[in-house]
Amino acid sequence: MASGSGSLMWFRKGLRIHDNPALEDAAKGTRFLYPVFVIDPHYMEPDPNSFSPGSPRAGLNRIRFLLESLVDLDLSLKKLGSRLLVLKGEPSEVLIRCLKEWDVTKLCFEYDTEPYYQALDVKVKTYASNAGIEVFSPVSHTLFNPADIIHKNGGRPPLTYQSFVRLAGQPSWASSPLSITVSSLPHVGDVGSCEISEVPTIEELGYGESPQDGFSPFRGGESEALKRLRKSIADKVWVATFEKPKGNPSAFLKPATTVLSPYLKFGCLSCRYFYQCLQDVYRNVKRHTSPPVSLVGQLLWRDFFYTVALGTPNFDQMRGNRICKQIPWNDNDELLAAWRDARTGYPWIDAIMVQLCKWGWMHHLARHSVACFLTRGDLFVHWEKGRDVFERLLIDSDWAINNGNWLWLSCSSFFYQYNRIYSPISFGKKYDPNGDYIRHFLPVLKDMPKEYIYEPWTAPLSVQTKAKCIIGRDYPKPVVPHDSESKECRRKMAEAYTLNQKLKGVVSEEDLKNLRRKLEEHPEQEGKSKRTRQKPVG
DNA sequence: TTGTTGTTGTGAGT
DNA sequence: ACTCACAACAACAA
Repeated sequence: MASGSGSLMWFRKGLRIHDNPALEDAAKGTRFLYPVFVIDPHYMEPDPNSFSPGSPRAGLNRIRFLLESLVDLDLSLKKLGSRLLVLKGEPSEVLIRCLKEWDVTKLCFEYDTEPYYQALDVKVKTYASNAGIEVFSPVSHTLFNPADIIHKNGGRPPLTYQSFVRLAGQPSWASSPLSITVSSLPHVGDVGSCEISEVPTIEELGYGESPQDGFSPFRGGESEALKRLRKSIADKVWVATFEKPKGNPSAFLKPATTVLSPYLKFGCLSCRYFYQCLQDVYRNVKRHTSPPVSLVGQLLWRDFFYTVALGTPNFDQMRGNRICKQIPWNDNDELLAAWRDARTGYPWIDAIMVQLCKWGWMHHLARHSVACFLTRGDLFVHWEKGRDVFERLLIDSDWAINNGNWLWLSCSSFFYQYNRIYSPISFGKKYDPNGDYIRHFLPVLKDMPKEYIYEPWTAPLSVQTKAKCIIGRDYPKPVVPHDSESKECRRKMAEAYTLNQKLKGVVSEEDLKNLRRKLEEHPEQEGKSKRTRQKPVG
């Protein structure tokens, strides 16, 4: 390489030093290295019109998590003789300006399957190749290359976990050592007239003082990720016996899972390094659980959703999505708002939504409970609406996985047993009969006796008075009656499935409109349901 | 065409 | 802890 030339390492996800092939390649045989992160105002700057504090796209918790991750990355780079160059603006414009301004012959960044990056990367790659700049964009965010798996399957993604696992086999790097440490990095070259800043604080981005109790207990960054990883894998018995469906969704003092998802999302933790650490544990124990329920199984689920998402046009919507059942969801903004703002009147559901809002994280089964409740279980609201709320508020929200799970839970794809509905009352009770989880996240109910805490509207007024929580005043009545509404949802799902089957999945807007009309013209027959309808809260 | 399988339901009964 | 009825789906393999 000619002297005076440099490489540009463009960080997006993959906010780490360990197992970072793009960074490794960028640093190799170059005199100068420009480690860049571009702050996209659309992702980072305050939007006063959103329903929660944050930008148009991200809630404040995730923005803060990202900033912490960037500070940690900058610190690590500084220890290696470099630093993070933070720039602001539309990412492709900023990147192209840098490439023009700086003496750069190579551009490195981690390959990304999300539509947003696919579109962005085309722009940047086109410029680079016209300018004679070499581009290196390795796959390191997933265990496998999703495109390879789709190719192996004849151009279409596998649609079941088992077929995915069969096709995937062992990762190519499974038994070769990953590059975990970096001893030093080339200096940063002259940055010319490009406006470089330090990692901004949340205040510098324009966010005012935030309520202390609204802050997620999870700190961002690679250092934190590795600390958390070590702590998780130190308990070999726990790792070896881990079974996802058996976790306790109401455990919040000590969550029942690793809570490594936000670190995997931003790439603070390499999924490949995590995988190898787990294999090390498995080698040293007599027996261990296996996919799909084991911890390695969870990483495979992640790759599964990435693969289906890449190979499915319009994966994030119902219309035009060939794997998605067409269902005549309600367009009821009041029900949606009640769910989103934790005032459905079902304490188990509302406590989970409070945890989502405050922590940006909740247990997998808790996510199931509220997603089922919003869609096919009770409210029959469109899964895309719930997806949007999760996408904004979760610190680990991941485009492929979030959409995949909403498709799953709404019985739109992957999973179809719409009769299996999580009860907003008994599901939580099974794990937490005393209601400690509810008491913690909904303090208004903290003195409600455990006999009534999952169904406070059934408590006698004297009990409500004593608990200093009058239902309908201090805490809402149920927004819909679960017994009758869940039956109604089952009926609608059955009708919708029949229609999808009849039309072989090709369901037009008109067909859905007709079905909506039919469902309303022939409501639940009188006397079919033994329950009397509770009056909804008005 | 048929049988098997699918990470994670509820409520009642043993 | 396990079983069953509930009412029953799609994907895949044979």
